Amino acid sequence: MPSTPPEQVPDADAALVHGHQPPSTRVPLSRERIVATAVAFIDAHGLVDLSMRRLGTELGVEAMSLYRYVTGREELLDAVVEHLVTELAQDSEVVREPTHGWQDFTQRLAHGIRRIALAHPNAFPLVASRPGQAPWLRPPLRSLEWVELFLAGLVAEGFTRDGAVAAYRAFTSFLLGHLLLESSQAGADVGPLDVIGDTNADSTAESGAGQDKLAGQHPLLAELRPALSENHAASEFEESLENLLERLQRMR
Amino acid sequence: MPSTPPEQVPDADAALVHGHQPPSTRVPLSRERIVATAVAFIDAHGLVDLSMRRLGTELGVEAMSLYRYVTGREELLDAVVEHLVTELAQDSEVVREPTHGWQDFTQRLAHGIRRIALAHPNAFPLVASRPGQAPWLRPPLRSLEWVELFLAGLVAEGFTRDGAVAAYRAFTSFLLGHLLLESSQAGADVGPLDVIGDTNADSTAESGAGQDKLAGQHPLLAELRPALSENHAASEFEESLENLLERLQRMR
DNA sequence: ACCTGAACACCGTTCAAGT
DNA sequence: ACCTGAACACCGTTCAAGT
Repeated sequence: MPSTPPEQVPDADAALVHGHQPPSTRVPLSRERIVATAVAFIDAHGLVDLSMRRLGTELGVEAMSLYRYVTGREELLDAVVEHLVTELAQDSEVVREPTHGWQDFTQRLAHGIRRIALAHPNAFPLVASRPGQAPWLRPPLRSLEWVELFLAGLVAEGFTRDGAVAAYRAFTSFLLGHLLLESSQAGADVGPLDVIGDTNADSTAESGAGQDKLAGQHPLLAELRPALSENHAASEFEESLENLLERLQRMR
Repeated sequence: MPSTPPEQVPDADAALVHGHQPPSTRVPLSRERIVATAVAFIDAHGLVDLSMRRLGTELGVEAMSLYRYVTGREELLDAVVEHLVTELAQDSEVVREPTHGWQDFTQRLAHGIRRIALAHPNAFPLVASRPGQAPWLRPPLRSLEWVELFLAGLVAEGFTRDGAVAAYRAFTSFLLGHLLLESSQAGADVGPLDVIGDTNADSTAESGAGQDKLAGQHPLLAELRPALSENHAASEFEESLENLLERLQRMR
């Protein structure tokens, strides 16, 4: 391996970028680029497959280079979580103040977080499971900023301080339960591999002896299996959110 | 290292066990013993520290021996989840049939699962995050048997079949949100290390410049921090469960 | 039948060295 | 200033070999 400088691309790219430059594969590393690539990698291949070494090659660099920008794998994962939460601020449907009432405010926030969960089903479990900076910074609303906005919004709308805190707790646990279930359902095809394949295999292999055994020992399950397999996540989310808002109304 | 047979213990133990035997450290491996030890290890040291090699030495055996009983690390973790769910059946407060009404039945089940989560805060996230055998086997109620019992119980109490399915969905997402938050709060002292230490460090270091910055940028957060830090998990669980039962009542 | 030694491919992370 | 090579300690997993 001669130690040539990084290979130049045919010019086409470089011309588009600027006058002339090292190729786009050679844009310097940065913490932001590393984290964004990590998110994309998790989206594409699942959390399990993400290693410092693979992320390095994904960036056209040796793994050791990453340590200039993140202190280690753990911190990288924390940065991934932060990156995801940051998407909230870029969501134009989400509003930072309850200009149309606290219900509208809360609903927009909930939907914004749901969009993040569904956009990154393989990464969302990180938002749920990473230990937070403080026990009162509860997933999935994990940033100081958004917790402040949430509490301030409710207080501005007439909630007592204790009421706002109680609402924060109810809101987070509602979101966590729903979105974790929904995102795991959405992301099941990539994490442990071949779950999609199994589902199809089921409908052939299982309809043989497997389905019979299910029917024997778990008759109701066998009967309700089609109903259980239907996906009503969206409407359930709306209904539960509605119910939550009624509860919060009572806390006000 | 002479290839002597496994060392005998001083007799005291062996005498208690049977007449005379290889020492208790030499009881043969078994899948059950491996899984139980894995659960204990996770409880004690956290999931991250569990490796096949460490689990081996914990059992007084080389890591390779484990592969006679589990096909790999992934399957071991699945077995851990199964082991935890099995504890439900041994909980004498939990009842398999709604002999005192469906509310009592559902409540006992919820409390039983909560006890498991609180007994194994470091392992419970596995119950939440491991991909299930089927998408309709939702965490944290992950066994065919308990889902069957739940559905059958509600149907026996007058729920329509679709009502029972809807109740199952609402029940699982309620439990998941609450228990994941509660167990992560309970288990924060062991997973990533020194979170307990940080909490104390906070109250000294943070009350300096850190607290001021918090107060400046996030005034409400700074003010409500004590309220947010209080732990009302138990009463919130009861209240939310109560609310859930009312919702289920309406589904009936 | 049950366990192990040796080996393989892969990790995360460090540090001195290269450009 | 930024990246890399080499090295270390540790993984999961396999397979032929030991008892």
